[in-house]
Amino acid sequence: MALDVVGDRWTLLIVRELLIRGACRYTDLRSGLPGIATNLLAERLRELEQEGLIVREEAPPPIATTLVRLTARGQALERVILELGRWGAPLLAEGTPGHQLLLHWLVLPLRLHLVDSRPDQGACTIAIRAGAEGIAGGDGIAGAAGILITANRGVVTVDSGRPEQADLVLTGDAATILTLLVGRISVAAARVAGVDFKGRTDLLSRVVPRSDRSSRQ
Amino acid sequence: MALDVVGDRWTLLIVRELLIRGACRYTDLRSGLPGIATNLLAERLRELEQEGLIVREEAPPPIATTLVRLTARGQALERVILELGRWGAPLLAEGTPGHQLLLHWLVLPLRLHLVDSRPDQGACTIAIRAGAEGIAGGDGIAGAAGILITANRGVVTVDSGRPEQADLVLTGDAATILTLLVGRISVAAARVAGVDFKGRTDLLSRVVPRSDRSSRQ
DNA sequence: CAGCATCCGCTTTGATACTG
DNA sequence: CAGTATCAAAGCGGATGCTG
Repeated sequence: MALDVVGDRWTLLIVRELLIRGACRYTDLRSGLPGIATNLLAERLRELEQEGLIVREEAPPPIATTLVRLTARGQALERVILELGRWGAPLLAEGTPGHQLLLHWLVLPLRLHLVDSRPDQGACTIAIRAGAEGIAGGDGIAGAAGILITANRGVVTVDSGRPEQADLVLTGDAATILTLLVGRISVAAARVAGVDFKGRTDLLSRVVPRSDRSSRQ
Repeated sequence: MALDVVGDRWTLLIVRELLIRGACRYTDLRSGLPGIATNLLAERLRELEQEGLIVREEAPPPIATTLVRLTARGQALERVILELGRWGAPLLAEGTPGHQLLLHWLVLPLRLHLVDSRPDQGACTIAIRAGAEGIAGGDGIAGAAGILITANRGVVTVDSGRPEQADLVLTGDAATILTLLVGRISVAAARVAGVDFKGRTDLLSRVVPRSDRSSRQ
């Protein structure tokens, strides 16, 4: 019966997008779901609204648009989506040629995997931006939401957004950044692969994968 | 990427069926998946085999048939399916008119919810068989796998199968049995709803829903 | 530009019939 | 028992057009 509600093509991906980005516009959703037909997105949103998983609301005064937001019932799907992600992680590691990977999609897996290796220290922030080919595509701008990671006294947060400033700013493509953050390649190797580092690269040993002591250096 | 593998219609339901029943025949699968087209089942099994989620093997000598069994990779989907079930539980409680519910589908949710209220006592068994309308349908026989519950020193097991003998045998339709086992109706009410009890009905207070002290009496 | 609705060609699905 | 073959209907992806 759960699959009757969320088992249609795209439905869980739409929910994931809303989990990552919070309330967002129709156009944001479309840019985060490459390949979805616009009529299908409209139809799925209608279904999700009817099932009580999302609500539409007018944005606060300055902005003139309607936002789509998950209800508590919709948010409750996070556990399902995290389990699916955990199961699928080996597929991501294998890597798939024709498969594109948007940067902000890494938010949920990073929340699962990253921990603060220096719980005694205060706040620091790492920002990640999409690299060249992420912007090359015409709609790359809208889709390139970016990631903001903070660590503060043992608590790591990972969110999507357009990071303004940070102690460390990484710029590169999602796949490379991922292998770097989960500790499978070094900073040097990431540089070779086209990742640009601005700021305190030492922070990469502050925010590390769960149960991993490698300093990534 | 996980949804690319298991996101197609029927795929997760096939995996669930194999989780519940263990190795089983093509025909068993079909009877446990009312409404699936036979060509679709064949196609999905091919895909699942290719992805390494299932294997086919010849049954041991006496029986001449091929069995389908989950690999470890396929079994790993149990956590995904359990989370989907947990999320969908409210839908089951609401109840849906035209929606049929096979008895053995209750195996996974019951594993989650039932505990032994008398961990100090030894083994007892409860068998559940499909009621009249479960057998009325032409293919009801094959689909009516039944459930066998055991409690032994605090450990509860729930499995599908054709129970031979038990300390208590319940016969009735899945929906009523479910409401009885999760403690929402009494034995008396279940009797009125057509459930037949043979044996020690007191065992229903031995196997109870998690964190629930109601004796169901 | 945000937020759809419509149309078109193609693929997938569901139902049924048939076969070794 | 374990599928394959066939066909109509539904769903999907892509392009385009429309409205505030």
